[in-house]
Amino acid sequence: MANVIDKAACRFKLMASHDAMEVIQGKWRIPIIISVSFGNKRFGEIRKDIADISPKILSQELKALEMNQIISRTLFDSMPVTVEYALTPLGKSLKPLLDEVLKWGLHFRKQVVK
Amino acid sequence: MANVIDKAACRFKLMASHDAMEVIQGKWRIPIIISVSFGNKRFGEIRKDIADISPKILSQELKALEMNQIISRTLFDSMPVTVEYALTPLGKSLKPLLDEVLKWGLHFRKQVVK
DNA sequence: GTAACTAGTTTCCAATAGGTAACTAGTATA
DNA sequence: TATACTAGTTACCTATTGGAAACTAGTTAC
Repeated sequence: MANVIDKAACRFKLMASHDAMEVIQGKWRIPIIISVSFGNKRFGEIRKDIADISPKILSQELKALEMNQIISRTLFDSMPVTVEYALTPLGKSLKPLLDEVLKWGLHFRKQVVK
Repeated sequence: MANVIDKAACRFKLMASHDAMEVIQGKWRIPIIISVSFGNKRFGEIRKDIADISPKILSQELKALEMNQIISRTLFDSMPVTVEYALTPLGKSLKPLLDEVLKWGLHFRKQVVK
C-alpha cells in the first residue's frame, strides 16, 4: 500500500462492502429478492420459484430480510389466511447492485466456461 | 408469477446471480480483491491491510480466487522469495459490481443506522 | 370425520466456514 | 549458533449455515 490516503480509502471500502454483503450474502437471500422483485409474492409462490428451498429456510431468510428492511410482510385476513411479501424502497434500491451481479455472472460464465 | 416468460426470466436471473455469488461470497473474498486492487500485493501486505485474517485463510482464499481466474500469482526468485498477487482482466472486470456493492453499503448504513 | 389449503414451526442432524496455535523451509544477518 | 524475514502449511477445534421430516393451527369443502 503506497500511502496513508490509500490506507484510509482501503479501510473505508472494506467497511462499506462488509455492510452490503452482510445483507445479501448467503445461499438464498438474492434468489428470494429476485423472486419478490417479479411482483408481490405469497409464501407458497416463492417456494415454487426457488425449487429446493425448504419452508424453514424460507421463513428464516424472509425474517432476516424483513429485519434489514429489504422486504415487507403483509397479512391478509382472508380464508385461509394469506401473506404477501413485497420489496420496500430500500429493497428496490438494490436493483443496480443486483443488475451488476447478474451482468458479471453472465460475463464470468462466458469467460470461464462451466 | 404472472406467466411463462417471467418464469424463464426469473430462473435465468437465479442462475447468473448464483454464478457471481459463488465467486465473491464469503467473509474474505471481497476484502482481498479490494486490497489487491490498490496495486500488486505481497502476501504480508495483504495481511496487514486486512487486520484479523489468518495466514491459513488468506492462503486458502487466494488459491480459490486464483482458480476462478480473478487474481494471478507471480513468484520472484529474490532472497527471500517474494510472491506478488495481482488482478487479472477478469478480476478487474469486477470493478462495476464492487462499486455498486460499496455504494449500496453506504446507502444502507445511512438508511438503517448502525 | 377426513382431507386439503394456507403459512409456517420444531427437532435433530450434516456440512461448510472460519479460527487458533504451532510448525515448515530457505536464506541472510548479528 | 540464534534470530528474523519471506510465504506459507498442518492439526485440531468451534460456530454458523443449511437441510430433511414431521408437526401445528385455523378454515373450508366433501
